Amino acid sequence: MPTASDKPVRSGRPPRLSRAEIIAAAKRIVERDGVEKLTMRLLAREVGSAPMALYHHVRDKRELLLALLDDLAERVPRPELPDDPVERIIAATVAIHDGLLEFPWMVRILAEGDLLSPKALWFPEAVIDAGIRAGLSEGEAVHAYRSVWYFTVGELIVRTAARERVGVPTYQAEVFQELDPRRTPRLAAISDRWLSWQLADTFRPGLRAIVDGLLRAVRGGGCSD
Amino acid sequence: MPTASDKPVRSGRPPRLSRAEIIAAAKRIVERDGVEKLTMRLLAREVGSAPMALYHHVRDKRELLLALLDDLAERVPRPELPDDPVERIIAATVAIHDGLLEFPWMVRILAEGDLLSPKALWFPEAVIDAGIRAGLSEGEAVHAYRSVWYFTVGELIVRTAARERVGVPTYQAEVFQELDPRRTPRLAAISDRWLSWQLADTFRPGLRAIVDGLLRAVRGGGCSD
DNA sequence: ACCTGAACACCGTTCAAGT
DNA sequence: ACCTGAACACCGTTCAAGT
Repeated sequence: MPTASDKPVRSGRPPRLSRAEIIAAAKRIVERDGVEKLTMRLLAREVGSAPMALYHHVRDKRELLLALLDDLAERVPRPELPDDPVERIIAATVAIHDGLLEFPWMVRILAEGDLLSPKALWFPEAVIDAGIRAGLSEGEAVHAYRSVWYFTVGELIVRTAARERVGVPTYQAEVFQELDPRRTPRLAAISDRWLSWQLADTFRPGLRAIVDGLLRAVRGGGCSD
Repeated sequence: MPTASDKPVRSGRPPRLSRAEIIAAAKRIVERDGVEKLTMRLLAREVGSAPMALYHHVRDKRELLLALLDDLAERVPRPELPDDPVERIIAATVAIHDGLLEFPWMVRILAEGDLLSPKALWFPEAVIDAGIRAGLSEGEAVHAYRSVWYFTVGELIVRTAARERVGVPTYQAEVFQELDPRRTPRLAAISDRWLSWQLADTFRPGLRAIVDGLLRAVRGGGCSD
């Protein structure tokens, strides 16, 4: 027996940093300066330590981002879900969408990565459940969920990127001012409104159209009411 | 008169590098090693110059990526477009989708950035034109185009990211092995098939459902045939 | 056990100088 | 005009050492 005590001996230097403190500091940086500023070096400065001290509490940067995601997933309020399949899918997706809209930096990480918070699994569950209850097979329901997720991810990425460009002169604006009406007559006709339409929030009507289309096949041909 | 000749004098050192050569080298790197490896430093090594020599032919890295995009847009074959609005939108979108599928690294740049190749403007033109001819207003047609683009971008980003993870053990797989059937019964029932379904190409049927849904309102309630 | 410092192998870009 | 070299202000992470 190496020690007299039963409980494991906490030998060595007592900790000054904690995982919770590091994650809280990372959240502060992301909310204050944006994700692109979240570096291990700046994070170390924020908690007043050397960069390498962080690696004792967090495996690497990826694991840090995962912890942030988990924290975020907890804060997205889980909505009341209606019984009607179409409304159920829309309610769940809108909740996720609006939750992510507050943290646009997270969307890119979510879309790319193999990241997935166990705390947000109610979302695919709700969509797939609604699909099956509407008459889809398991495979079709998963496919419908994926279509809805693709649309949501695309909307968030493209539109938050556009939002970050308001004010600054853009290359797109330049291209739209030099349109050739013979080659692209439709675009030329609306070129003055293109940029403002780019910013409009059309997520909800678009989502409704998609869900209608996805569930249409099994709903007796009668589309939506 | 400073010189005897009429045409502008090309004084100074003769060029050893050219913009075309730099862009060709960048393409080689991207295709050989992936976009993430495309750095100004490696590119300089590839053309046998100092990094700063590049900046004489290209404003910055962003402009280099734009040149690559333009080059790529030229190579996406422009398809024959059917007359039927639904089929017209699907044909145009599938062409863009499949073109981008060969260059997944470009999708992220396209989605985020203010990038847009004038050579690919036929795509929004075709979709908006089909929408208007199906009876949508200009605003509705633009909105329909955006919905289709969001879906396409989301599908490309999420699925190419998933494709890059085949083989390696993923965090998602881990999460799906520890599902609680009481909390997420639907997911638990399909957990063994989830990962393979994740890789399946369901772009075309999903797109068709979306386009049906988007054009449904103005097509006399009769959905698609 | 917990933390530090120096180092490695990188980035994009500016600036002053050389040919 | 075109190119180079050194430098600036960064990255994530490894490794050996200190307490």
